[in-house]
Amino acid sequence: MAKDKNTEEKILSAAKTVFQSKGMDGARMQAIADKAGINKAMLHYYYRSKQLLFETVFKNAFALLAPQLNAVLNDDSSIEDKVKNFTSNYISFIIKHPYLPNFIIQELNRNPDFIIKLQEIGSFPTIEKFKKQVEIEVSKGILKPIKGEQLFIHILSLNIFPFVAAPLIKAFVNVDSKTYEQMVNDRKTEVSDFIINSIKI
Amino acid sequence: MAKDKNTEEKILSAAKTVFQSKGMDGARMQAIADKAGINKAMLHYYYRSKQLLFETVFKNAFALLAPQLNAVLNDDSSIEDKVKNFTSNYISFIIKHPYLPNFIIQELNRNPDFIIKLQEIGSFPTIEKFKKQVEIEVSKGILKPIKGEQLFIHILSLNIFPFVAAPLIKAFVNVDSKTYEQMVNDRKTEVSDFIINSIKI
DNA sequence: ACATTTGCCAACCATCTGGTTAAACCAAGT
DNA sequence: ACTTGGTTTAACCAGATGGTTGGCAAATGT
Repeated sequence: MAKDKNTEEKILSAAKTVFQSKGMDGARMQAIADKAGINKAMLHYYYRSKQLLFETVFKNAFALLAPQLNAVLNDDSSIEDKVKNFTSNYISFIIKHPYLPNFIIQELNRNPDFIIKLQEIGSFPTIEKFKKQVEIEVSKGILKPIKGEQLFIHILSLNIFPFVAAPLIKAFVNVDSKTYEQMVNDRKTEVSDFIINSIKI
Repeated sequence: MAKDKNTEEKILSAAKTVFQSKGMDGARMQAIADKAGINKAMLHYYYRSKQLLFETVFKNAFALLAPQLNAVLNDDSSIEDKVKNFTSNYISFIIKHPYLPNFIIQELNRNPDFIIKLQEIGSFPTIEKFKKQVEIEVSKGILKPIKGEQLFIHILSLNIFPFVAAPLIKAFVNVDSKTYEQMVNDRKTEVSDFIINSIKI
């Protein structure tokens, strides 16, 4: 671990790695301590319990993702531009943080009440504005009839799933990791073209 | 637990429930024994270890999913019909087994080598035939240019992701569970229309 | 009728795991 | 030099956890 970091940061960085690859249940406090290069007691000195350390890591992870979504949902560009920008930006972002989406989805399934804690923080993405915008563009004849919620789910699915299910898809499509990375990278344009093709009049 | 079942089946059924909701790491042998209404020692009597019991559950789960995929990939209908049938059938299927996709994806991420054991079993889905069929339909002018692999990932993503990420999407879209179920049900036609719209000339 | 196998259980065991403690260390202030 | 405060460590603890054992009772075979 980097020596210029202070202990608290070293712990958080190590915890992030361990929690994101093993999950809450699979993570071991000793593994985090080892990775941080410190004594196990230090974990409890800085973050009282495994649960609290985990929550810190989880909230940090979510705080990294939320702005990406808010950008699509709340800026003033057209739906077409939003789809294009989001798809490209989001895939670039996840390539840099490949464990993120799976971590969040998995832990939210393990404990669905956790989402309430996230909503309290503020800047939690909502789709109200996006829904209205879709309605308007549909009524103007820019888009084919579609509900905002369903389009939103389409966009999320097409962008996130290939990361979450990477091992499975890799096996089905029968390609090695490098080829798969290339395929995912191609999706920056592939996905937005696919969506635009479907909804634009 | 049902009394007409023999012990071995009771264990497997209980293990399925516990493993699918808690995952390998979160599952407790005692919890499985309790749910099966038997002694913990019986688990080891019938399935030597937690690992082996888990593998049995996992393979059973996968064996339930694989035929659904093979149907799309290897029958002789047009791509358009395949998309329509798969989307409708698959969503109906998952509504009955909501934990399945998340379970498989999660455990495969935990241990990617596991996929090798699945491939050995046979009837492991491959996309070769599907790819060729897409190529042919594209060259015939039935479909807009698209690669089979990417279309395949689109289809899987749109169908599976809403189940895997249910707690997250529910929060974003801000609907209760019942409304969300309705939305997912609507996707039986919503998704296939969306795909067909995009690829058909 | 007797022996053997099979299914089952209560109690037990070794190890692991999150968490605690008491003492040591160390830099800054006086 | 001495105190003070935060920081770090080795050793320890209680409870949980996967797995084992020895014995018992009901089938099953002979």
